[in-house]
Amino acid sequence: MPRRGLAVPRSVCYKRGLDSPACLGFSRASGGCMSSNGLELLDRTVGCGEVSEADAEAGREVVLTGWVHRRRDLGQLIFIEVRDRTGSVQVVFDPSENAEAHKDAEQLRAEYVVGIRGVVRPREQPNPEHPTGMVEVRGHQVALHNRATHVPIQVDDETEASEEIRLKYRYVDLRRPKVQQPLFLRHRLGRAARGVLDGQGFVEVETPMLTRSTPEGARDYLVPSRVHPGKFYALPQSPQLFKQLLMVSGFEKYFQFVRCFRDEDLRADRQPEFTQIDIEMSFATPEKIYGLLEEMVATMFAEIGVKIERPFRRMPYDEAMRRFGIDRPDLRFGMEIQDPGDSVEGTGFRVFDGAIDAGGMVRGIVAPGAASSSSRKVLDGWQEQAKRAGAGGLVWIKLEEGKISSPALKALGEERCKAIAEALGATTGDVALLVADSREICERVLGTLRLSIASELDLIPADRWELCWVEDFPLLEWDEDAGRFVAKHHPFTAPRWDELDKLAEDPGSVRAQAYDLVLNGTEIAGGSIRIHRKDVQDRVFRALGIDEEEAEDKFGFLLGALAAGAPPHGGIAVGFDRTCALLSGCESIRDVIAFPKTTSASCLMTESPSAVDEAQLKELHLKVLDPGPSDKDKEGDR
RNA sequence: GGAGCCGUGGUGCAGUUGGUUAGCACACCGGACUGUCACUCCGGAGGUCGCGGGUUCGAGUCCCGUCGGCUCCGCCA
Repeated sequence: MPRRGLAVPRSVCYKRGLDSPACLGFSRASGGCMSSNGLELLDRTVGCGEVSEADAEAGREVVLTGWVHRRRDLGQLIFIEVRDRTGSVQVVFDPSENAEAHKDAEQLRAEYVVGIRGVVRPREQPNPEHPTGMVEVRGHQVALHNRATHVPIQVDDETEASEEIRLKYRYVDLRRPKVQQPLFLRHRLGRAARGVLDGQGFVEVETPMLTRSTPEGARDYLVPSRVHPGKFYALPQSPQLFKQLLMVSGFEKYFQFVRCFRDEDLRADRQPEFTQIDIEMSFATPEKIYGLLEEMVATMFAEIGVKIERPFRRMPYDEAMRRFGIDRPDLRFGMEIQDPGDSVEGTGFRVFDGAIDAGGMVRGIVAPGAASSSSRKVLDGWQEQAKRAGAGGLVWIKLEEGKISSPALKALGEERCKAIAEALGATTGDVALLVADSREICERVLGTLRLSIASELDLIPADRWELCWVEDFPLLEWDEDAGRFVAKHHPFTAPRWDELDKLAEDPGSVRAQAYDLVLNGTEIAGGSIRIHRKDVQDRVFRALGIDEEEAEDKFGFLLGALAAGAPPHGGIAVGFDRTCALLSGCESIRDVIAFPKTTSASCLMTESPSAVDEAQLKELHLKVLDPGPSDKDKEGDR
């Protein structure tokens, strides 16, 4: 059964067309042959969106190929807008000019695939709203390449179907210019980046998609081996080790546009498979990497007509945390975390004193101009957010003309409240927000509030681009669940050479030679100088709780390579999807991926993942222990 | 794993306190129309209200469960 009720005449019409020996063209009710078999109209001479006024003045004959975007049938005159990826243009069929073409055009409907020959003319009634609205094509010949009997969603930039429907019928959704544009930009950004890398002598080398699972990091996607019963390949989370090995092999400068796979829960900016521009160079220093990336990023920005100032700003990790409460600060606006200094000391206010006595601190931010708009409900909302982020509470001080309000007014008194708010930089009309807790919690909570309040108050300028290197990350961080240190970047990141000796006694204090590139609060690239000496790698593995045996078992090839004359090296990887999303103004990376997956990592179009035959499983030596709901059980859902 | 929002003709939405035949727009089909441009006008077809269960004389509406989509937390070296 068809998905929607098809009116009989149309499906009859469709069948008739296919029955015709030359189904590429029209079948006439008379039974006569079509004016064209269509093949001669496969050769487009100009894109629909590229038909120009010069063409009109010259009265140029053109051939268009594309889809019927809109039909305006006035009975005698028929207007057809033809669309291809370059845009659309109006074709007019006038029976007094070409009766045969007009008769053919009567049968055209939305999304039919056509070739049209005609002559470009200036319009009698131009439409300045439309890019090609000054001209039209007088239609002289039509070839119908295909009809469209099931078009589940309208191909229209104005009306948007739900994302669920759009993903299911992605091949139709992708016809919409608005949906195509980000993918075209993605192509141009990729080309720009490649051009810079190629120009600097980088060589693109492919690395395996079927590789081995390694500990640390994200959950792997596994591929069962048919030949080796019970063994599995893993899809790469990144080509990290391979690119290091290429350095050992003397490739000097490597890059790759590479798909990476991580089996973790999805977000607007996370897909299970995503693309990195992976880069590695021998004898690298952070300076060399920064220089390369800055040229690359500036070249990519040039594609959207934005000039980027170089060199980019740099900020140590500690400073980013102190001022912005996050390791990827959004520098498009202020509202930095402030230290109220001695204004909060010795107040007798339990919240403040308690935190300070416990070795913690009091920190705050100012929501500028928020006094009048911050109702009790708004303030409660902020408080709620602060608690969710880990704070015990949130102290607010509202400075209004001649009036100060705060839940701490009683405990602190009006003068104190005013002094504290002013110590944070607040003036009349502002709201000061304070958190008293450990350093980590103060930073995390205020960092979270800073972003959400700025967005709420519309304080983030949409047209600014703020790039920043964040450097001097800690090498390791304590993992409460695992009860051990884990690598903040990855286990092959070099410690600062001058802090190597602290690795054994105080691993948490060692800083890494790692760096992230942050654009408007999003991490778009991250990298490091790698460990190129086996003895250092051994020491880092030990700090991570990986003993010699496990290291040999899982990373033997790397250790072998480091012992075989590995040059100092380092690199970086750019999150290409995220970068494309930011530069094209898309909110989700799904919009810069042709066939993305949903938040449950399935593809609504192909209905993957799917069950497979018993025989296939057997061949792979697999048995499914816990079959989820079968596809049949899910039938009713959509 | 957790929280929130959402699911009604092909598509986007409305649907009151639970009450008659589930309504609107666009799309679709037929007809009319020689300058439209989101053409217009007339007519028509199209729905087990995601799925399952419950409460009720009666459920699109209330309750429970479940599936799916999106956002966020956990997770993502």
